[in-house]
Amino acid sequence: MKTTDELFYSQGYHQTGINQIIEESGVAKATFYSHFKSKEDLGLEYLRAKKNHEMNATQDMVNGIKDPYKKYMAIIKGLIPFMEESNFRGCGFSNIAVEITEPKSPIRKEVKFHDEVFRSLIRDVVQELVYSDKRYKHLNVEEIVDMYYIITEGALIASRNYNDTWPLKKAVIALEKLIQ
Amino acid sequence: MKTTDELFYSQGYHQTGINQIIEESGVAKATFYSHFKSKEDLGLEYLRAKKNHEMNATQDMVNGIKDPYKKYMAIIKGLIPFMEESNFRGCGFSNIAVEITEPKSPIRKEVKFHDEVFRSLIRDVVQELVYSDKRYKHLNVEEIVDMYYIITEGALIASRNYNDTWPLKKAVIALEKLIQ
DNA sequence: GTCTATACATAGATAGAC
DNA sequence: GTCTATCTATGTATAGAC
Repeated sequence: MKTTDELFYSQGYHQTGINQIIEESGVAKATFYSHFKSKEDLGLEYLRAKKNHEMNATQDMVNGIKDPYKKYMAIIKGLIPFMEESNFRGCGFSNIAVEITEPKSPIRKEVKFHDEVFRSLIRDVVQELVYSDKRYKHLNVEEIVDMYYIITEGALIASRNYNDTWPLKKAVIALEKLIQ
Repeated sequence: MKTTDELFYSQGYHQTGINQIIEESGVAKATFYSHFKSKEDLGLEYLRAKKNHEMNATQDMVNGIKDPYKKYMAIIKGLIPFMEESNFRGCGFSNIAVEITEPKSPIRKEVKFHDEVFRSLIRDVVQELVYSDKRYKHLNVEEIVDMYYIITEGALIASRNYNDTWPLKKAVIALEKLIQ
């Protein structure tokens, strides 16, 4: 459902009631519950669809770039227009993880899975960069991946807190320095 | 109220009802509303008290250290035991900012204010480090402050997502490298 | 399989007695 | 100023007709 993504993402999980989702999707309440067994079930569907969409879009963008350095920088740079277009809502996965306190819950597991997938995507571009040129040979791939991940998450949450892209722009600089 | 902090912080703002706070604080409902005009009002009190407590504790810790390098590292290092003791709940300010979507709301303004105060505390230790030794003279203070802030926020949210302190430990390494 | 109607709990907040 | 009782809206979810 398109509305689900819009509402959960922009309003938050707990702030969005089943009633509103049902109302805006134009379907009857019981019909909704014949497709999803609970709100949590819908939340999981939302996360899975979002993850697939995000990862495909990022992968496509990266594949469209040849230069390994530009590829490496593309992921963080791409978040600047994303943040502006999405009204500074930030990372939908970390956001829902903040709302759902139980770490063992299915939703929290889904978030962790997303982060793993995201990190593997970063790993690909870092590895390609390291193999591309002798001057990157000394770099520790796993270390760069971890920093990339931490800096990205931090820049997203900071950009959200400030309602401004400056932290993302600083993150771009940080990730440039990281491989020098 | 002590209960307020425990409940808002550990359960989240929207997950914690006024009823629960009132019940656990042992007071009657109307009595509560004679002290606070709304839930949001209580939320603001909670954030202000938390900010004061956090900043005083951090300031005291930093003041107890003489070596500028150790001072610089102490803030991020101190978050590792904090994360373990607080059950990986993370930053109470970014957390509530995720839950409250309206950027112009009083609570979001309070979060922004906290981040400014936190950054000024970091600025103090960075400045002291830069003035302490010639080998740090080339460093750009504001740039380091921004990175420190971004990396700290990212490590907190990542540690939360993974329910593990590894991102904080990686952040320690990143902040060491940042000033080399 | 899609609908209307409704159940039952909890949300935040207030009236009015003492 | 503190209490009990209650209001109204909204939350998630289901029963049962069509």
